[in-house]
Amino acid sequence: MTRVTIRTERYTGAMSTETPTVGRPRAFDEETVLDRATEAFWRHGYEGASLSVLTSAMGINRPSLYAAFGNKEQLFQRAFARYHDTQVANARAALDQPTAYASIEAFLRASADGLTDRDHPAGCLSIQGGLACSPENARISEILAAGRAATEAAVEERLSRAAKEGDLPDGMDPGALARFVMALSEGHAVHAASGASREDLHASVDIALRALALRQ
Amino acid sequence: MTRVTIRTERYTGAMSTETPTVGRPRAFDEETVLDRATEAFWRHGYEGASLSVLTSAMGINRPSLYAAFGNKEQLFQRAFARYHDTQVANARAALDQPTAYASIEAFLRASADGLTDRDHPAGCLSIQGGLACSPENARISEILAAGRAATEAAVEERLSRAAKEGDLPDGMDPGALARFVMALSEGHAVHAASGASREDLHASVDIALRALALRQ
DNA sequence: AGGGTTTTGTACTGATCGGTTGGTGACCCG
DNA sequence: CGGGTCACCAACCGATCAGTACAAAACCCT
Repeated sequence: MTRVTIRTERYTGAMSTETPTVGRPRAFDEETVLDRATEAFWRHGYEGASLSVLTSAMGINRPSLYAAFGNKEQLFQRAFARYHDTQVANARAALDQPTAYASIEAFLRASADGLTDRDHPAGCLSIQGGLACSPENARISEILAAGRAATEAAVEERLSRAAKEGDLPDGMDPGALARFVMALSEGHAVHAASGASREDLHASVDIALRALALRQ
Repeated sequence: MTRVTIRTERYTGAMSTETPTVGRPRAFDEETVLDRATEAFWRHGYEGASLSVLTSAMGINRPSLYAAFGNKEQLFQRAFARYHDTQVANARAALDQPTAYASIEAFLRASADGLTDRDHPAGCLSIQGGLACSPENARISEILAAGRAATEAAVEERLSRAAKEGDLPDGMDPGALARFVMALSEGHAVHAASGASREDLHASVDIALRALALRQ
């Protein structure tokens, strides 16, 4: 398995040149159409979002798409990076609480809210995008897995700090707890994708938090 | 959304006729090639498993596939039903323990083991099969969601019994707990698909069980 | 051995896939 | 207002998609 790195900052690669001063100006805003592409991938997955689906969702035609984004895979990488910057970043930011308990609660609550936000498709692009793919698109699965692993690493980092501060129940392993939290969040994503309500997910979070409520 | 029912018993529909006494006999065993198809769907998802992938995995050619199974979607339904009968049935059977705690533990342990069984692709067909699909295959997502909902209903049923027997912590809602358990199991499936080990999943189960350890 | 029946394998169908070509249109600069 | 440069758009490309037609092969029965 080749290594995949996730671009979490704003994309500023060579392909996306600064607006030239000559020539016909673009009739679309790159971020706007990227958001629409993100939504299409989110809803249908990488393979399920054909170029016809994408272009009609984005409101541009193929040559414009290819000129602006390179190809389908690169468009997806841009979309996924943007998804990270906007959606995933919310949950990660929620980790910044004074205690481990509060951090995990905030993370799970923010996830549950994001997964059921009516402004977007239900669920999570990191999973819907393509947990399983055709052999020739295996790289997409790797990219998504790397994104999830990065989020889990952020949770673990917060919990490792908590362990050092004596802020975790005795014998609780930060890595295992991070995995538990991420797994639950991913399961919530699956549930959200099949129609679970926000309240449903928060009730599940309530139960999960009992696992942390036993102190020392 | 149209209703989808899951066939959990052995398929005995009209298409799969009894072996005729005349004509050239089949060169393959239907259940054997169905198992291979299941594995291909499991590994690549419904859309990622093209007919070329399927036929070469099954070791038969297209006309044989179509004669035996109808079409790709019907083949998938057969594969999914078989997956339920064999894999999911293990976890459901594990629910049959004397206490709620033991039932949930057994369910989660059996799931974790199944998700990391080296005799099969890692993860869970119910999720990898196609959480998100192209618009024309939306029915596949519904079928899979119905399967997951059926499993969750089985968990809830066991827990409702436990509630009646006073075998759940005070104020614990069976539906919410079932959702929590299923979500965790689904998250474990996502983790397994991206390479988590069996021990990783069991450590996460250990933590989840703490949520139930608080009695009354 | 020969007729009836079913499976097998090759080669095909139209549709759609991701991606590109080439001509036209729209803008800035001189 | 003319030349240069880039974006837009329709139509196209080969490859692959799910699904099928047809003839040869393999069996049972008489």
